[in-house]
Amino acid sequence: MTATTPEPESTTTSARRDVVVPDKAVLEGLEATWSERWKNDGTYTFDRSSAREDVYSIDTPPPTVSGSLHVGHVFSYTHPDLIARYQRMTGKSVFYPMGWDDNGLPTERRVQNYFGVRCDPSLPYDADFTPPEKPDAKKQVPISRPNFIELCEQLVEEDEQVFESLWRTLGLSVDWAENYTTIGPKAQKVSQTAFLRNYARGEAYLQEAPTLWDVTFQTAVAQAELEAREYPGAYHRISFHSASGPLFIETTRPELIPSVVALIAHPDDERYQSLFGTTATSPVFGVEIPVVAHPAAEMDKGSGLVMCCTFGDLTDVMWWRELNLPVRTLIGRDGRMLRETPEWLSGERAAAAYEELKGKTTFSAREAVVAALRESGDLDGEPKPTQRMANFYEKGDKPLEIVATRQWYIRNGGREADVRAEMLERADEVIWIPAHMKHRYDNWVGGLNGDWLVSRQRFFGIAFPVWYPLDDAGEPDYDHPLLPREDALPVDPSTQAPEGFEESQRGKPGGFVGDPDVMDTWATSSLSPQIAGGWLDDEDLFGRVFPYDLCTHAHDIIRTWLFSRVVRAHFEQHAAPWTHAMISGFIVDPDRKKMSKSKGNVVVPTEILEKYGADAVRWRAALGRPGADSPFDESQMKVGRRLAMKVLNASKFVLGNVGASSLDHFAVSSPIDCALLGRLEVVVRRATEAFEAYDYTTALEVTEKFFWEFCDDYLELVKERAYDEDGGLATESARAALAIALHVQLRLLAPFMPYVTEEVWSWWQEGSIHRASWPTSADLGAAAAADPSAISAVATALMGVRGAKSKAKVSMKAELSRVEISGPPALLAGVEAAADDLRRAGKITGDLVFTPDANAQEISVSAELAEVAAPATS
RNA sequence: GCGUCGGUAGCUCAGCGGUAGAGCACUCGGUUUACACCCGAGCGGUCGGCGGUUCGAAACCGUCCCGACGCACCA
Repeated sequence: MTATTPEPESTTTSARRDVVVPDKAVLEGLEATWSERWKNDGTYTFDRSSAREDVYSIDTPPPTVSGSLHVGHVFSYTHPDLIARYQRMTGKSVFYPMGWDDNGLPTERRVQNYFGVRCDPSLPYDADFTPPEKPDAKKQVPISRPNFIELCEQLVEEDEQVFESLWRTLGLSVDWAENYTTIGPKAQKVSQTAFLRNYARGEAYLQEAPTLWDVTFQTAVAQAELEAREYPGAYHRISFHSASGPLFIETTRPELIPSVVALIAHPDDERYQSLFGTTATSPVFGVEIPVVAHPAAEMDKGSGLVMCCTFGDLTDVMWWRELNLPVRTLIGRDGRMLRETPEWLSGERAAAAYEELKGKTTFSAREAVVAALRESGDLDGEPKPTQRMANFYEKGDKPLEIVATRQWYIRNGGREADVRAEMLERADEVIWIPAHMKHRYDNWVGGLNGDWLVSRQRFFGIAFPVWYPLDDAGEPDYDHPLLPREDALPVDPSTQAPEGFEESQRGKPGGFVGDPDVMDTWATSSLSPQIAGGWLDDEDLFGRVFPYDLCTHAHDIIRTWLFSRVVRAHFEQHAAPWTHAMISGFIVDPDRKKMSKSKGNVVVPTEILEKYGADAVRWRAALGRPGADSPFDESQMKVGRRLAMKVLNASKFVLGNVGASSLDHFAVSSPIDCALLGRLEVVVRRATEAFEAYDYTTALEVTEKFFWEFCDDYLELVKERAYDEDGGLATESARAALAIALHVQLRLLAPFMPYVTEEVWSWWQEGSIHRASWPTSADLGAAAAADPSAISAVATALMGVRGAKSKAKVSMKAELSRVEISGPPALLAGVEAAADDLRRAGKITGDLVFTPDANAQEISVSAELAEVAAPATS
């Protein structure tokens, strides 16, 4: 076989077919049509046979399915999808799973409200239980733990379907076959295994210690879940009694006077130096209290003398620890004063005074104590109102108390400098986008004040795979927990017996008890790379996806999710869990306030998706650069929608007229057509560089700018030539350039506007655009090397022609009798080469004169109208 | 108190050493075989203040002011 003329090399892998352009093209319905098609075709299915270097893996946050979403979430979830789509088009096999965070408190709360129930673990399972017809928030029906969990599982399943539908509509190119949940069996096995390994290596430990406690939810909370808020209070100046007279302290929490264990002053404070080592007695209660010195006491705060309670705040905890003070617990887990009189208040006077406080909330106990102080004359002056900072659980509305409880901890550097240094080093291995977001991580890790508290006294979560043996007196031996074998996981210690025991021995002396607590949801989601990536179950998969290439989320969860994954991967895999962390900003309301349900400024995503379409919403999301907060403005959505419409209409026009006649670069011969593709080559290069740097916004901007110029200038300029029935080389050139430019631009826009680009692609190409190759200069043939300057020169000339008509207030169809174009010779030559196009596009019926001007910098135009149009009447 | 980011047209932002840019808004004009979910043209800025470096500063350095956020502070 001999070939005389070599076939032009195809630079695209996508097949071509006849063009079928619909008569009427609309955006409505594209989401439903194409998301269904992508689902059926498995367009985004991960190829498990890909080698590690051909895989691009993404760890994206499992949304809280029991929460509500606002546009900020939708924008933030769009960001990894932009990267995923780009990477997929460059030939990577993209591992992009989605998880649902369904365990934990948010689900419990939602179930309580939705069904009108509450969990009472002491109740037995009721197989016939049905929730009340009409939930009554005031009278929640107590149900057993298994019943409660059944309702949780039922409700999250419904919620997850709603979320999946939303993400599919938004066009996230997630591989839904890789879906996971934080309560499911996979998550249970991974969480329990990782925990047991942490325990075996000494990274997890059980400890009885003062912990931050939420009295509403009656659970311990971790440092990462704290929020400091202003809280109204009052300074009370109160006298303690010493041999040398009254000692004044100031406190905002007089109700804690019965639990005072020491009065503390700075060692250098001359006012109190003589008292160190002596004692004083508390007012009203008459308890004897040592006066001691500690450098953390500040001389200029209050009276310089401070009462230390166990425990009023974290400073008290430090003093308790460093000064070996006794524990005097006064507030119970329900946030009320203990109902039994504590032993140190057993004296007659103290006991009588405490009688008034038993079972009271801190608020009413304070009133009672203040009344008693007033009566005894120990309140000096009136309380002075103040706004004080207090720690709150981020989901709670009462200040946290500090309660001594037994909890599970995982080391995170909060106590050991060497571990802390390791955590900081791991984060150095990650490329942060933007780089300055790492400061937040460093700041957080540097400020840790304790290890990570992972146990919660709740119900809907993953159980600790731990039992405790009971001694002959029926007391648990916490130092020698009973642990399952790894291959037995997951286990539920509340229903299963440990190895070597019978269920009948549960709770009996010589038997066992299960650990009643569950893991905090972050303790599970911290393992999302392991859960999603098949750790333990599918080591082959795990080896192909871990460490992940990318994690993305907004900056609010750097201290929680991001950090906790570093901790887990560091201990288990001795690696950072990903190579890149791309951090989104927040979408704030027009006043730059954070969107929140309580402020009533939330924009509901389903509404804007419905109104403007997914492509428009994604376009707006792409305008938000990594790390940058941006205010929500609905008018921006219209601009995105207009771009989507323009893609549809311009494509219809190009394809409807030039057909699929040619993607043949060899047909591109006219200088202006070459210049267009030369300019497009620059756009392709810039967009690619931007995407490689995770700067999707710039990729969009350069593409979009070119696209509008393509429509407004180039298309207008060449359309008559492209439509010439007679054909000819010049016509073929225009048609090929139009087809090639569209073919490339659709692919450049595909990550941002997956729906409209897929729709147009389907008119003339086989297969999904999202499986097509990312454009390169090879798509543009020899024209890729063409000097693009002629394009902008011609555009300037066209602008001059239009400006003349606009100034004369006549139609763009008005004819011009004479046009003179001048400019520097090099640029002018480019314009002159497109003289015929310019003449037709500008309706220049008379003379078209080109005057070189070596001194000029730019093209300038003067034009005369063929007929003097009547001036516009006003 | 420590730290980070930002202050450019009415609004949202780009530019980050070489003649101030885009979109929206606004003004004026046009029109219906790609697009009224449209097209064209225009108006609009001592680039937060002051000082310095430089032939040249919106950009680099110093300093101050303003805003947002993170951490710490919780007597």
